[in-house]
Amino acid sequence: MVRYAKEHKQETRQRIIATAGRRLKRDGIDGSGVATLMKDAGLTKGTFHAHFASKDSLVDTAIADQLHTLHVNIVEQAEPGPAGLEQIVRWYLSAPHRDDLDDGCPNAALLDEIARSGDTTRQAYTDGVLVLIDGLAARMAPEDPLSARVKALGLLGLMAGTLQLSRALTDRQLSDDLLEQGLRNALALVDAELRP
Amino acid sequence: MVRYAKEHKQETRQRIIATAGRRLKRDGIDGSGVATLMKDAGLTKGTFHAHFASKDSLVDTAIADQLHTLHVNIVEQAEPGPAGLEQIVRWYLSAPHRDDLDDGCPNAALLDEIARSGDTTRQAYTDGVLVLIDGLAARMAPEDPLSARVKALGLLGLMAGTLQLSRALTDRQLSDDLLEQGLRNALALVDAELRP
DNA sequence: TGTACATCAGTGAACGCGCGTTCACTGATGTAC
DNA sequence: TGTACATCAGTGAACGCGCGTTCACTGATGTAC
Repeated sequence: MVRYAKEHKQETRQRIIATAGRRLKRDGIDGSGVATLMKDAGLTKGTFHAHFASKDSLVDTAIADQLHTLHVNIVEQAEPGPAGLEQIVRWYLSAPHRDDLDDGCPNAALLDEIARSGDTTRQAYTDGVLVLIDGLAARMAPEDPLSARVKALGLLGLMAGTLQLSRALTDRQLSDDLLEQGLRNALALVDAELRP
Repeated sequence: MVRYAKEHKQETRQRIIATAGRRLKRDGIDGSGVATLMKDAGLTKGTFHAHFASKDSLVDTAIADQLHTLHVNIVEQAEPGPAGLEQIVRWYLSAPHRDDLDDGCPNAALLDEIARSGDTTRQAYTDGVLVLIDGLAARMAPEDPLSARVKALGLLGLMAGTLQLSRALTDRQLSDDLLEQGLRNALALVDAELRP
């Protein structure tokens, strides 16, 4: 019955999703062609529609995967409670993160393009980002998850916008100074939450 | 010597730049074709290269123009001092601004795509945004323009990222709540500056 | 054990289409005499 | 005043190219007998 290992196609699909996530963050959604996305996974574009119904479908899946990966690798790896929140903020608003689009946060890389996208993409994004957000919220005010969720969204907006701005500026010194300022702003926000 | 009114071509060029700014904010840089950009200005694509050397050249010019327009129409129109800064923040983090890409801030609409762009686009952006930033900085700490500039950049990063996030979420209630939270965060930042 | 067959992930050529760019041209206007 | 000419913003067809998508096929693998 089984000619390839039964996980083979699943593994290929997962590889396409992972490499597509990196490419999308580097070149944008409109800037990444199906041929390039498949080549990144070591395949030809002819195979694409055996795995995904359309480019939109892959984009939705890759965005969800990127948010999930960020949640698992960064948010869940951080210490519990406020100390972990500070770890996450310090990783986010750092020069290494600014200079590494591929392994960075999909919000900073793609948020305005996602905001322009259709309902299905924005829904996939919303579902994924809320998992991430709840991981942050649990470190802010675990006793009040609903208001903590909104506060965590505010923190993410601050961090993503600041990182984008630091990437857009051509003046390196100013970009570095902005990251420091953003870090102060984000930590002040976190501290204000923790000492009411 | 003059067959058309001597300002005619300049006026056409300016019209292209203004309509292109709106289209770019709505559909993105990669998402806006030259034919569409010219049609928005009431012209055919054949005329395009009589006005601009390349699409990149128009994009750079339109981004600079958008930042200049924002500076003239919003920042300079606000009251002087801290009161004006609060006006600007309240305009920025509002539902009407979230729901109006065309007349909105180019940072919120295009920042991650600009960050991915080449040196000339990022330079045009940096030059334009610093004028805007200095208008904000003058309302924060006029006696210390250098540190005020960095603080104003931090404020812009917070506002742009929060607006993008509020546009990407499919949950309208959550999006509204986020705008309110962003407003509290931005005003807290401004207040902290003004009462040291 | 050996041969014919079925499965199916992946290939590569082709589809129509829109991209950015080029260019011979049109036609309204103002100048020259 | 009237006619021939020069100017030049804008037109529209065409260029090669890459886009997302389709499809007849290849060839490695496992099954059947």
